Amino acid sequence: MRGIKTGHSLHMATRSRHRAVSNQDVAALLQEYADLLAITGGDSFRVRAYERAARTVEGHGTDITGLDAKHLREIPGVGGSIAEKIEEFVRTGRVEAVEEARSHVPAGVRAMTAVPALGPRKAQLIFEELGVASIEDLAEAARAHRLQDLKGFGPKTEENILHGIQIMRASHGRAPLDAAQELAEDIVGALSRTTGCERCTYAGSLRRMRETVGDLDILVAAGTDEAAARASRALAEHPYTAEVIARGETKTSVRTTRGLQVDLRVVRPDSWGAALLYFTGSKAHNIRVRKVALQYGLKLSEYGLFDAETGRRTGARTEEEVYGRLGMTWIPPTLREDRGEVEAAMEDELPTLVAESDLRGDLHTHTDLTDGLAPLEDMVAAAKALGYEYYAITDHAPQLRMQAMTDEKILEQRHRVKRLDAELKRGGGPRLLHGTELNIDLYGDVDWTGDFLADFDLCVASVHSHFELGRAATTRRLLRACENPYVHVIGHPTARMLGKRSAIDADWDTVFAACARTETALEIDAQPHRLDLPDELVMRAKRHGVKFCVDSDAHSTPELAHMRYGVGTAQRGWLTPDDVINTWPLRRLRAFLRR
DNA sequence: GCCGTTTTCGGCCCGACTGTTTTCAGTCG
Repeated sequence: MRGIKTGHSLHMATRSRHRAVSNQDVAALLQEYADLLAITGGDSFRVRAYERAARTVEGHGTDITGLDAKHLREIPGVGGSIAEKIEEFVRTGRVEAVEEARSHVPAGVRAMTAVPALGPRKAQLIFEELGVASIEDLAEAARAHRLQDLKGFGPKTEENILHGIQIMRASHGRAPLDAAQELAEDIVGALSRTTGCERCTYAGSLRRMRETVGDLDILVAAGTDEAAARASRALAEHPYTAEVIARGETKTSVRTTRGLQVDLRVVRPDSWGAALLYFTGSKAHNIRVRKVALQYGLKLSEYGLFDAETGRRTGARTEEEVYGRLGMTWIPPTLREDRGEVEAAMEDELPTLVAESDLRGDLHTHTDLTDGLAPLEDMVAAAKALGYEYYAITDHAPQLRMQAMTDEKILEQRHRVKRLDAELKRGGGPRLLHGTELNIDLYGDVDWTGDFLADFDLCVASVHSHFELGRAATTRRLLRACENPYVHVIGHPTARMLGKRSAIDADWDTVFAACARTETALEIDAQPHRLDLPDELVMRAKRHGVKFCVDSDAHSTPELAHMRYGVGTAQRGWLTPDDVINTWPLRRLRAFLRR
């Protein structure tokens, strides 16, 4: 797993005023410097050194921004030069060397390297030869066939670049869930602390846990105009605010330094429930609920619930009150997409959704034996802190050559896992499962033979290459993996990367039927750039009777917390705890794995 | 730029794939 470039992170380090920085901010700055060096044709080993440092800083379990140079250098990949730059960044909010590099490369050129199929070398050539310095101009140049004339370019390259731009635009301007969530919590915290703010929360697609977030909707309940003004000012003056787009009495809109738009609405406490419902959406859900209101002779708007004839206000202080007045039980935000939730709520037949607290363990994680950042012991300690009852270590298998796994290395790891498990059994903590993440090859076969696989507690198998085989071949390939008796879970089944790579094309109903028949669980990979299976496919698979497994796919200790996004996706797929094998007690899980 | 020595330089994960070439550069995982 590599850090993916997103348009979103491009703006991370260009904040206009100095504020306390986080590990992520430092990582983004180092990654930006690596990109800039790559574009200007710097030494590739130097580029890699900055990339590596960015990755270890981001995956570091504790805050590094207070450390001095001596302690910074204890972080793998951070030496004297990078430690100095981190110190400079924490102290002053900028780094001279990065500013210098920025002056040579327009921001748009760096953004161009986020286009799949377009790397730093080609982006630089396009900029130098054609003066193209934005994704818009790049698309136009490709459509006008002006790229073909450049050395090393041909019609196919041009086509691939156009396709890459299309994939990016599919998530146009939308932020990944984790970045949106962190920003939202930061802003909600700041606004909640203003005097007279009675309630504050985020709404919109983030509250519904959609896979990406277009803009943040923040809602405040304030009893007086003065309190409303204070909340509005707090947003306008928030350290992440780069530009105030609009500022009125009830609505304030800003653009953050990260490029995301934030809309604040201030309402009176007695219309909180109606407003929260309205600003949570989705639009389709709201339309459906308003129709139900009309049947009751009521009118629902963001300002409250009113008698349609007299216009008299009726209870709307909470969402429960509003749904209740309309003959419904409260509908969890993750279901509000008009996919049958309104009808189910009227019949009191909403599912009891799986919650983060239902999870007893994580079944797909990595260590530094392959591409993870933390040693086995650190990952297990972090899992213990999360209160898990069980925890699987599933490092990559030999087919992914870059990970350099061998039979000896994984057997030696198994030995360590067993020893550690014995200690945990005595001292308390999660029971450990030794597993692996196998690679599903072109034909649906995996890394090891049955003899070898039989000794793992758990085998996840995933697609990591050959994404364009066509539907028939891809379907056959997945079926073969399902039918392998040693494969328990299909990892990130569509192999999509949000804003980066489309899902592989398969006849999913056939695959799901095979999963149900062979008792192969489907993973919901909680990495914010994956969220795979996607929610619509989760719903479809559930109808086939498939079981699921919500995993962090963590490559570092902080990533274990990504689980919440996987749970959001599971909820959007209407899953109950019983549908998810890692909510099961260990005994039941082991029986499933041994079947 | 980092790191670990064969300890202050020389190697750095490395192979597959693609599209462009006519032997290779760029991109990706």
